[in-house]
Amino acid sequence: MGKRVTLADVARKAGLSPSAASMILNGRPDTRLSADAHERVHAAASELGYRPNVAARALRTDTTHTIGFVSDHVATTRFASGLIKGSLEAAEAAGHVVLVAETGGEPEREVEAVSALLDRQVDGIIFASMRARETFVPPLPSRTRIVMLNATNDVHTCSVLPDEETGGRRAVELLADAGITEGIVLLGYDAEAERDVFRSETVASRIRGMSETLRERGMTLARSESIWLWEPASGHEVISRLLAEGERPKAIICLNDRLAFGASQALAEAGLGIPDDVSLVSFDNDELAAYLRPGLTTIGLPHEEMGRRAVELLLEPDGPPPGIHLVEMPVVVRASIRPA
Amino acid sequence: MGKRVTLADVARKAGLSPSAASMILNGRPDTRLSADAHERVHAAASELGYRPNVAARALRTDTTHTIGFVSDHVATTRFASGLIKGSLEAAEAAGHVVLVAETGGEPEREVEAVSALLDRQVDGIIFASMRARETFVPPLPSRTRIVMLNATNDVHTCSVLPDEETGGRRAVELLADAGITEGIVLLGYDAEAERDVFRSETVASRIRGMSETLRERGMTLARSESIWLWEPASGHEVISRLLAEGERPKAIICLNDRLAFGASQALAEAGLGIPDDVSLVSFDNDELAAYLRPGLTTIGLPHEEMGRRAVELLLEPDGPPPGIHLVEMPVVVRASIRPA
DNA sequence: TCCGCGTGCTGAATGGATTTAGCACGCACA
DNA sequence: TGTGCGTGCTAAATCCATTCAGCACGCGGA
Repeated sequence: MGKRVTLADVARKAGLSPSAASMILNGRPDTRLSADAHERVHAAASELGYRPNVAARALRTDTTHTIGFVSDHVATTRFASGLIKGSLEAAEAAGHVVLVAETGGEPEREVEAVSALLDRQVDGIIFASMRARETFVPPLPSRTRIVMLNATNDVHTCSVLPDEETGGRRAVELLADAGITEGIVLLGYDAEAERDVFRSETVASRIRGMSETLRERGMTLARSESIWLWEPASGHEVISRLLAEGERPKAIICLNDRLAFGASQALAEAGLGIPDDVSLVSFDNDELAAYLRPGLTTIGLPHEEMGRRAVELLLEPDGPPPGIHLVEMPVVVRASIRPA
Repeated sequence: MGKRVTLADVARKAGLSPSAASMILNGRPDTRLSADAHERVHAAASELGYRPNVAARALRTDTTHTIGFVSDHVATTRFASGLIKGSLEAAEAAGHVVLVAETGGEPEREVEAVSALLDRQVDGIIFASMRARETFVPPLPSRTRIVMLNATNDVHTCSVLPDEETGGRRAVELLADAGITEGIVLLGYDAEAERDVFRSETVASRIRGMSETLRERGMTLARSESIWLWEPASGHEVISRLLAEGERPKAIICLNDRLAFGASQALAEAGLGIPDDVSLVSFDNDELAAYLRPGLTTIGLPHEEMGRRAVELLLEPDGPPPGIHLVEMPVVVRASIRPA
């Protein structure tokens, strides 16, 4: 109905010029406007319910209090929606709003999405990926603020990643602390089989953390199984085969919860109980982990916290600090490891 | 580095005034500019890579090619992320971009989110809810375009909902067509127990569809179990209890896949096989449904299609057409119903 | 020669907030 | 009386695209 209240309306009501009103509402420091003027302007603004027009402000100042979130599949698959959730929360807390674009990882759509965001003068862009790895970023004006979320990039070096190395350590420690030091099967990766394969830097870190901890504790893996696609069906298949071959693991470390889910089905079919016969640890803290019976002990991907960090870094006064910013992976203890 | 190209740059390069360039680039119909001028302007624009400044345009025209997506929990839980995905796709196809805000269903945050969107002059707002029901919408300028997504509202009547009634029919038909006409347990809702409870209009429709189909086919339910929280644990608990009481269902209709997940665990523990001993149908087509062994036959929630429809309706030339717009629920046949 | 009219284009206002340069006033001091 | 300076505020330019009113030119007809 009524048109929006403008700064001019506020100024008129306060008996001042728009310039004065602007300076007061923006809390400019070196202005010499009277205390009385401050009061009148604030009163008028709140009485009229004044809200600045973002477009007009953007035109002058090139800031919109809006950030862009470009992802390959993050927003729209359930796997990593926590990244969005954390980002939205942090953005809201900082008085910002988030423009979301999904590109399916296709460079053309990526270019288009970034253009669309720049047209709207976003204050910065977060590039999020489902798979934590080197991610394509279209050419950008050099002053654009960029944070890579669960991703890395050669030229835009401010990255937020899960601390996979420590996560890997934790998984092994959980077993060691439960007194399980042998008969451990690693499900999802085999160093020999995947020697020259680039999977992702984070998987490499995770494996490194596990290996070091194994070595420190004088433990070795009974076996490790390479699996390319970490889905339940593969977990089921591989564990079924192992059991058929006569393997009797004391514990299985699964590189994600979906593998663990498949593994647990295979164990159940073979009449093996969790955790009495076999202990299970895994990674991600997927929804599945809580649904399993018994609940799955897992090293969580801290997606929400990562999303939050990314926004906070993006909005740092001097721009995103370069470097890798690691976020701790929480140890979610449920009931799939047999107590010592 | 270089500043953005403005309309003035294009006009200068084409040897025309900005006015002319503007009219040509916007394809204004009644202008009398020469074919030659058209050519020069388009050439200059594409050579310079001109992209209009959205803020400047917004200031004049009050349109931003940006739509707002306000949800209670949709964006950030995995349950309904398809709604976002569909919306993003349709928006992209229409040359729009989406501002996402999540409110947790709290009215205060909702008001704040809507203000933030209006400050940015969105062309319309989609209100999405996880639970399809009457949803709070803050007061808005009357000309604002609104679509309710998986939600309804008294004053904003353009709604997109799943066609639950037909979905309910389909579930019963699947069983009937497999020759299962008795010993059917409904898990999740009991008409007697929940007579005066308002759960949601969509659940009511689903139940109505099922009841009518049962009646038409001369079938009755062996039993129906009220469950308030549709989570795996409840499904497990109730089915375990039923089995302990000696109930031997031929089929179970679960009101969502998580209940079905719990139910299947209970059946497995009791040594009952799916689908040989008990058939299972359920609703949602959650990720879980595919992970189960055997795969779960389920009536899917068409979230992506709903998101797409919502955006299309929002952008209709004459504004969102009032009324309920139903989207068909797909029947996802897997292997949890024993063939006739 | 002058009017009228169509054609092809431009000038200037507009939207709303920010920001720089500077005006007007009062007081102190010489 | 005039100079200098601090105080409190305002005018006007600016960001960029859109849009209405209207200018200049040329041609046809009287």
